[in-house]
Amino acid sequence: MPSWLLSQTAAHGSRLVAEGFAAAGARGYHYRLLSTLADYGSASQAQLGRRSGIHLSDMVAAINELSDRGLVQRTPDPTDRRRNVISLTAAGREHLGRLQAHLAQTQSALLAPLSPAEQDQLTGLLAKLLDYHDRRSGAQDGEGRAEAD
Amino acid sequence: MPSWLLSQTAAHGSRLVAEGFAAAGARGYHYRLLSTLADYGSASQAQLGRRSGIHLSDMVAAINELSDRGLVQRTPDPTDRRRNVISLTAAGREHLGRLQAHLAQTQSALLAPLSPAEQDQLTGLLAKLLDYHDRRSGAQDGEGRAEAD
DNA sequence: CTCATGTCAGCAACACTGACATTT
DNA sequence: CAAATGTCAGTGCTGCTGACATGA
Repeated sequence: MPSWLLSQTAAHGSRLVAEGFAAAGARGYHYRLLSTLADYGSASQAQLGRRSGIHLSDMVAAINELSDRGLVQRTPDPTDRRRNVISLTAAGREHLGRLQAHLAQTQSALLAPLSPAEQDQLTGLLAKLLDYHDRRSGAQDGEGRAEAD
Repeated sequence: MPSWLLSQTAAHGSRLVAEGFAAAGARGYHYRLLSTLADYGSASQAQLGRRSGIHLSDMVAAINELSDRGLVQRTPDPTDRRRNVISLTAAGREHLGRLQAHLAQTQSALLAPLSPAEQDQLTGLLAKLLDYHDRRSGAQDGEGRAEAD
């Protein structure tokens, strides 16, 4: 059952990724936010949500956690008093580096049983699937698309 | 990022599967339990948990939901008074049939953008990955392995 | 005594809904 | 006025942990 294979392999992958992140005291949302900030620069929370695919209402807690640890900074936007501008700190950039290192290790652990050619096949097929389903469900983004995990 | 592709495609797949199930008033655990019962026959809750991969502590609620709707029957085991024997009812068997129909539809919707050859490639690669990771993490089952989703 | 079984309460991550006040 | 923004509370599914009583 393809959907079962997918969700099970994804579960293994997510477990590995989460373990790597947990070793650095982070979770998925943290990496996604840091990485989105590094890729696109400072932004309001709503903008960040659109770019990272994290729901606006989950943004508050995640950003609180990051700013409590000094990885990110929340400053009111003088232009628009509704908005907070979220920006990456130096510590945040360093932390992101550590998470990326963990992630890279995880990828090879995940794909270990496949030959390089097979790995390319797999990512190609998955990308094709993802592209197709992203187009037809939601995906009216208007901002771009961040990669994480 | 392979792990990202995996989790995203899996998320799309799970969403489709869940929608199909929801249309029949069920969720993943229900299908897994019904399908495990159909494949292996009546069993105690602990046994069912091992075969379906559902945690023992989640079994209670799931079986309550199924038995409230008359899809499954819980009878005390005369042999071992700790145990409940769970068995499929006629209504449960019918319901499983409906869920399987939904699932079949979902599979083709999920794999729609891939050619038949590509679909085989994908399932082959995923099966290889899953087999590898199942062996090295947990998987000391002793009972067999159920398929679902 | 030890182990298995069933039950119950609760948590963590992720994704999402609904409500609300404020500002544009 | 309508729309966007940030907050907060709460829900659902899946996968867990820990506690507990009972029976094998």
